[in-house]
Amino acid sequence: MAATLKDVAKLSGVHPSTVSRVLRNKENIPISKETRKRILKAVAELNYQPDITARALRLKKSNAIGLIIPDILNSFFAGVARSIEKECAKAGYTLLVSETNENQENEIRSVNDLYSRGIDGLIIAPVQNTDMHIRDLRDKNFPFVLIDRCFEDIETNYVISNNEKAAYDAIVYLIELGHKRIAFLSSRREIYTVHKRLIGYKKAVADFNLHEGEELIAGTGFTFENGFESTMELLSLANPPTAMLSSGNIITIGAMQAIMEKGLSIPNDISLIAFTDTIYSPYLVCPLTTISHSVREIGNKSFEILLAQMTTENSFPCSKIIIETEFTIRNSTKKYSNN
Amino acid sequence: MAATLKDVAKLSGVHPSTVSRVLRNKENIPISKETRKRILKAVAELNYQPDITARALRLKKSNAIGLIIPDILNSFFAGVARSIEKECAKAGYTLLVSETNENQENEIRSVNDLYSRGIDGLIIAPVQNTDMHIRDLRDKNFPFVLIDRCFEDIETNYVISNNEKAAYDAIVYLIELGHKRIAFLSSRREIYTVHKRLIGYKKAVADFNLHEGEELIAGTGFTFENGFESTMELLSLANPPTAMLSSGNIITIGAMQAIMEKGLSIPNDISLIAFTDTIYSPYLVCPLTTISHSVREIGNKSFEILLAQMTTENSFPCSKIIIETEFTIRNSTKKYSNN
DNA sequence: ACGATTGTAACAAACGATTGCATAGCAATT
DNA sequence: AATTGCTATGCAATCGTTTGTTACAATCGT
Repeated sequence: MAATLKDVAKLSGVHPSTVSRVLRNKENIPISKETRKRILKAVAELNYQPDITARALRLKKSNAIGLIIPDILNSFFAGVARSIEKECAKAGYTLLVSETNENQENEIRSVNDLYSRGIDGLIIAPVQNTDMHIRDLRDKNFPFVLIDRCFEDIETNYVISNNEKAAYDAIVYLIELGHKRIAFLSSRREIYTVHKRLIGYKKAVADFNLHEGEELIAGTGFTFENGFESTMELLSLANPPTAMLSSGNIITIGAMQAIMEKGLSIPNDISLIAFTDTIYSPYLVCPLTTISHSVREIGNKSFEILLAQMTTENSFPCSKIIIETEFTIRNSTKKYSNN
Repeated sequence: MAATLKDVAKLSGVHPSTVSRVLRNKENIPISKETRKRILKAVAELNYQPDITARALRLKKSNAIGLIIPDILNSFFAGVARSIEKECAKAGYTLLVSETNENQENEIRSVNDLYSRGIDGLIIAPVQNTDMHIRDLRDKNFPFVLIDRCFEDIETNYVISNNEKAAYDAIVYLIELGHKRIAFLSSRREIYTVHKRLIGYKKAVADFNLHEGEELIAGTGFTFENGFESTMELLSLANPPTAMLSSGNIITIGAMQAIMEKGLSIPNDISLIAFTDTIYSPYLVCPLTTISHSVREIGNKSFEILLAQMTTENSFPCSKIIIETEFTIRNSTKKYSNN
């Protein structure tokens, strides 16, 4: 249907290869002004657009990279997607975004599909149930970088946040406010971020000799319902927490619902700190004290690393970037008062 | 690097075409059990994955469709993306998502790029500054469907919401609550949804003989700042509105900020209805009365139409789907009291 | 026993773009 | 005048798959 090189060649009375050379603007191969003009005219006339599929096949380079994220409705990932998209546009790459919905099979399918579509590189925030497909990419020496979550026992490029420190500091902040029973609202613990936050939490709890055991740790999923139910459990304890650190955007909303249904108030009855900041955080029933990741920095850095990986022959040592988080104090945290 | 058909053929001692036939599982072409087994073994051994680029070139069919949305951080579009992704997975298609950031040039680039990457169809929520690229697609008889926004003077498939009625009903609701000065917080008016909502607003205002003129209509952009500043203007009027309909997610947040800074309260000083519902709507400072679109229905319908368009030869009349919205009353709207 | 049929698999062309090599024409150098 | 060198273009192979056509057996029917 669409015009091909051959069509342009025929119309301008030259060989397809000549057309290709004109369009690719090869320096070292000379073409007469006449011919060039004639060809350009034919190109315009036919509205010729090169077939990227064919070019990619020939060149083994598609000028496209893939981005695989678990949850497009999570504004953290959406924000990362946007910032990577911007970088791509600047560098002349096309970004193909794929969502896995936190489902491992979807992720594997996406990786395979994007890979065999000939993308030049991949940025991926993995679901982390399995890692074989990641090892595969690595074994193939395919350029990719992990974001937000990495595997501790695979040597890869990654750009992550300092979740352990962020959680630790948040808990210390709550302790300084006088809280002694501080809960951790978790989600799937296989996920690196959650894992690290939990470590930070536990460390702070231990360092300051608060409670023992895991009574105040709840939650295994990332949905609204998970957040709601786990918070309900926590609030129903004989000795409920007076403060809480939530490890996810959506579960935080579930937690708020649970707190409301229990007839409690933030921050009067319970203080709340949440991963991660969103545009809505300042405007919630109770403006949330949050820990935020620099979405822009994660996007820029990961693209930069990927680009380097794609354009150099020799595989250099992996880049491992840890980005500091920011702590924003709003109204959801308050001094503990035993009244 | 990766194994090709040729490699598999060599390893199993047959011709590449035979391998291809085995893998494509052609019914009408007979292959001995022996050979098939041998080939399958070689395929497994080499971990052969077909090159989708090459296949697409040969077949002129890529089993991928594109989705172009203006704003990935807007949960409406993110939700649509998710539901389309799910449909795609079911139907064996890959979804390539591209974001334009409400920028017309980005959109045109995305359309061209995806098109020449050989996608089989396209779903697009257009920016609507220009429409030539859309006409182009149509002239090429390329399968595509518009979502959320359509062009009134181009005959295309589309799936949109009944924005005019939604706005009309919302205003009537406010009127029934006793409000007489009702503002419309707009964004870019070229956008079909905004355009239609404005029509609904104006119609209701006229039908009930409220105020005249455009004094209570403000706003031309879709950012937080746009919402903030336009609301500031509205609230600074000599005779400010007592109720407001906001035409967008993000500008609503800006509006809330403005209202707060003016020291006013929702709904005591001003009632607020917002397009569109989000997961955060019920948990905001003041839980918002909202108009919501059925993200799932828009996704499903648009994919269904696209699929039909892609799989039938004869181009049938365009599908024009208008989906009704839902109205959710929360706390941000209240009877007008002149105290 | 011989041509016709059937089962199997190879051959080769094609999709569209790219590029190393070949070549033809022409001017300049020795 | 012959060789060199340059400009400008054509030729053909290639990327990895797919598929219509052909080819070679073996088997069958008469």
